[in-house]
Amino acid sequence: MTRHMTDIDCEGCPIRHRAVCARCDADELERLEEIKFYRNYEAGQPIAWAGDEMTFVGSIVSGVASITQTMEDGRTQMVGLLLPSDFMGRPGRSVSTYNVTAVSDVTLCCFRRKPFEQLLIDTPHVGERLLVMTLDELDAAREWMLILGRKTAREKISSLLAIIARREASLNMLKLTGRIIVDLPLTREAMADYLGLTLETVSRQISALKREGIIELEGKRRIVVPDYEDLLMETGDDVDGGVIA
Amino acid sequence: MTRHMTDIDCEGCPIRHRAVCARCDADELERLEEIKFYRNYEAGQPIAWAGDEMTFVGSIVSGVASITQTMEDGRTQMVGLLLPSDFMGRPGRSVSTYNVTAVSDVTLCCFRRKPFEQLLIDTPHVGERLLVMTLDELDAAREWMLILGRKTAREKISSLLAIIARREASLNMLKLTGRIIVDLPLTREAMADYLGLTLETVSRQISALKREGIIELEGKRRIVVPDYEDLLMETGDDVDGGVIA
DNA sequence: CGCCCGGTTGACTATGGTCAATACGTGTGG
DNA sequence: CCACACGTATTGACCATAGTCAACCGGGCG
Repeated sequence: MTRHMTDIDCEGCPIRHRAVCARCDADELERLEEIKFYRNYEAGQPIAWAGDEMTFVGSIVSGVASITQTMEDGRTQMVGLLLPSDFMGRPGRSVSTYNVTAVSDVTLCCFRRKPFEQLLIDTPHVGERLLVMTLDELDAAREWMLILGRKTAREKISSLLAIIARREASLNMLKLTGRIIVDLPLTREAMADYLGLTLETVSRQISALKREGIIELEGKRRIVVPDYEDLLMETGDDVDGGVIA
Repeated sequence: MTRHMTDIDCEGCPIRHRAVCARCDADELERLEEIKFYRNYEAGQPIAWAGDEMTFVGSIVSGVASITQTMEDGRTQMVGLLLPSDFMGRPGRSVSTYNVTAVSDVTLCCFRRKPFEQLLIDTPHVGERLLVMTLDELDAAREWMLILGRKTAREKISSLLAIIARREASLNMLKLTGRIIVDLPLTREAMADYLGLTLETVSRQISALKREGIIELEGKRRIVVPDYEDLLMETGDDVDGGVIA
């Protein structure tokens, strides 16, 4: 990390309009600027361990991080996937409950925790935005619970691809139909931890989807979906949103 | 519903110190009183269907309600379990995303949605409390995701019993050790929907735990746990919280 | 009395897990 | 330049856990 990232101005920030700071006015932004600093993590590096003291909260500026829980015998379940603009950390709690790991190279916009908590009390827009973001995360967690509890391995894989595609599309304002390309930042093992499967089952199901022409592979991490609607058929979800024809 | 429940005063409310209104001062409480009304539901009745227009949000005063998601072919997954003091509904969204069903007889303290949303903007304490409650729910959802994705049937059942016991204990300020009694408000099918299992597997695992003396049954719904620590051993969780001995 | 609902139990099956061998790609050192 | 080693992914053979289908139990209520 040669360059001092603290130089970066909020105005030009790529996640300015989607992160916790999205609704801030000039005054609020100024107070945020005072307590913010940047950190970079290389792929694979831990950002926080469960039980660690957390001195900061923050936003993912670029890259992907995972939130995981691990049992004594090593079984691990991913319980959160942090993409750019997502918020990490819990205001009001000084100790991390989960492991947070950089999946790809990550840049984090950090706020010192104590001053940030004060900001939550002083200024309305940060707290309001954080509430909306937390409610969205809860909705995502609930969709994920349906996947974990009731879907088959094939439906799980298809759902994961569809979810990543949707989030990429919304971040980059792309259309979501026909031929699409999904850049998967996850290893097979990370996908398995996301879906509550083994990496072998993930591999087998991806091979099956490839064999049947639902997906094509370009290298190990880039997946081409010839027809997004075909992929949706495999997720088990209600495609037409329950509209009566 | 013969008696007008609107007469009930917030001061004497059993969930006054735990619900969204917990941090309200006298002024704020007065504004809440103006927009609140009570509703009662019998066990089994729907409170909301996915896709329904929701005119209110509210708190569970007594009873238990479930939040579920259903796939086209009927597979259903519970994604939320609402106990007294829990909040239902999402401010800012007029259409329910989930099915909400009264599991036992339920009394709901409802707030008309629009005025409640205004309150969220005008007064700080409701929004702050709602943020904390939502963060708690997200934590609970993440623990649940570990259960759904990585635990065995036996561990799932044990975890569910431990979770219900913990919540009952915290609501009634009881100690949580040694011999405890868990009043399960759920049918075998509801437990299965909670845990991502079939009702047959739930039944078998409960029988197995009974055979091995981890639990005793008093009727179908009341479960006696002779030793809470023994039950915890079966959940697969880190019992000593990861403390180095 | 008999039905219905919720629950239990049994026999069999299927889906996904385990263990192991093999392939592939990239960076390192002889 | 090739050999090899390491991390990641694929594939196969076999197995275990939980699901399916079905019979049966028991209590409450019309």
